[in-house]
Amino acid sequence: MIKAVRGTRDFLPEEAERLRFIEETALRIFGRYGYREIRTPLFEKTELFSRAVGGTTDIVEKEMYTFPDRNGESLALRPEGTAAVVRAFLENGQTRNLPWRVCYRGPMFRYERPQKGRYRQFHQIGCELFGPEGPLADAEMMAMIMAFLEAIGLRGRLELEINSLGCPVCREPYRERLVRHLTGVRDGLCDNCRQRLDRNPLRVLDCKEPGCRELAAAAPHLSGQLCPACRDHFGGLTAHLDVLGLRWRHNPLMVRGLDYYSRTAFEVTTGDLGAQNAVAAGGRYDALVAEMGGPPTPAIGFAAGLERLALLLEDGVGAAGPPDAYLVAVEQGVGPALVLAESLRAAGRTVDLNLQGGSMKSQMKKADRSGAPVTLILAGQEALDATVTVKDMHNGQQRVLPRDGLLDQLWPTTATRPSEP
RNA sequence: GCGAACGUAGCUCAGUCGGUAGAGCCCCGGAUUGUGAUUCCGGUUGUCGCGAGUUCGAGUCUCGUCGUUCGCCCCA
Repeated sequence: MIKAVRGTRDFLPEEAERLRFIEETALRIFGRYGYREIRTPLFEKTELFSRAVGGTTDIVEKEMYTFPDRNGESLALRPEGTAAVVRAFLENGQTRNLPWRVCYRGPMFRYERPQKGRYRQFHQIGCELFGPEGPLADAEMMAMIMAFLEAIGLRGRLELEINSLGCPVCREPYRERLVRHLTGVRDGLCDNCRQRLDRNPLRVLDCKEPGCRELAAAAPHLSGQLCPACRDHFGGLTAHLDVLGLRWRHNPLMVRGLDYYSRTAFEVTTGDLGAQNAVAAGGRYDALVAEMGGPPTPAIGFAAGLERLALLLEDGVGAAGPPDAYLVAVEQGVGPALVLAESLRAAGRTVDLNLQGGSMKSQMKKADRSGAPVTLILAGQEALDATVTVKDMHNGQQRVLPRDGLLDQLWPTTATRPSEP
């Protein structure tokens, strides 16, 4: 039997509905802030990602699904969403249409070791905002994310962590200073961090080895070395968050994995997902648009992982409810039942028509399991006199009604609205 | 890429010292006429992940492999 590829999975209806609930809630909330959906291709030229995400990041170095196109050009399945949005922003001439707010959703692909909440094809929903430079944009985005998480019922279990990664003006001097400091204690670092020291020293800061953590805590933090502009930006952000009453925590050791981040970085974390503690993360990438060949344009964005959010939701959240009615059809009632089902559906009702046949008894069992509040029975007698037997599944009472006008009898139009208008 | 645990019915699991595979749930049928849930009766369900090896004999022991989970790494 052929199985799904490692790290990929099926979402059966209950789970697919949960993802849809999360996505639709997100799009609704984001829409209130002016974000509109953008759809970009699932694959791009490999070079787009290696330039935007950073050639020395793990994502680009060892996690991308790359393949040669038939003409020999190297393509890659997208490992994240921002690069393509920046590309689309430039390619479609939106640089003078600021602020430009877009959100995206869909699958991303990374060749990683699968774990709970971590897949090779996973799904993100995220937003990108181009133009605004000040911390007001940062604060608004975080408020929006928290409003979204509130709307899906998760806010109380999550924490907002923020940090500033500085800008080119202050990061380079800091980087040198950090390298000097860490080189002095090099022997105390783990093997991994000794390599990081040369390649990406900032990452030593969020190593989980106890020894490294101690040394990292004692090392100079960027937050103390920020240039005045970055310090003001970060101070402005925290002030705005306080005005909003949002709980936040400054994590001076937080480092983002992608090269393009600058100044504000943030994560929404949970303690309920083992090693995969981030459910949403993002930050400012003020230099990226220019690096990609566009006019200097500050920008900020984030992405949330749908699988991780879905894991945190209670069972049944977002799942479709039972049908409005179950239709049992036997003998001569089958034809009229099909017609009746269609007319009820045309009026917006969800109707589960028994297609398998079987005895009245077995059909009633199916009706019970469907969860429908009423069962409609159409057999020989009802077929003859243009009626239908209506059974209330909660109290077992039933009555015989004419099929003509059944809709108004069962669901008076003023009392309830169809579940699917 | 590294380390560890686990893979038995659709699901959750048991399976002793190596001796031809089990429970509960689910599902299906029945308990007189065309009526669900509760109850009772009956029934179906297996490549013991896959492949080698040891053995008279392997679900059980050994090796390999694939997958899942946990940790590392990284990240949403």
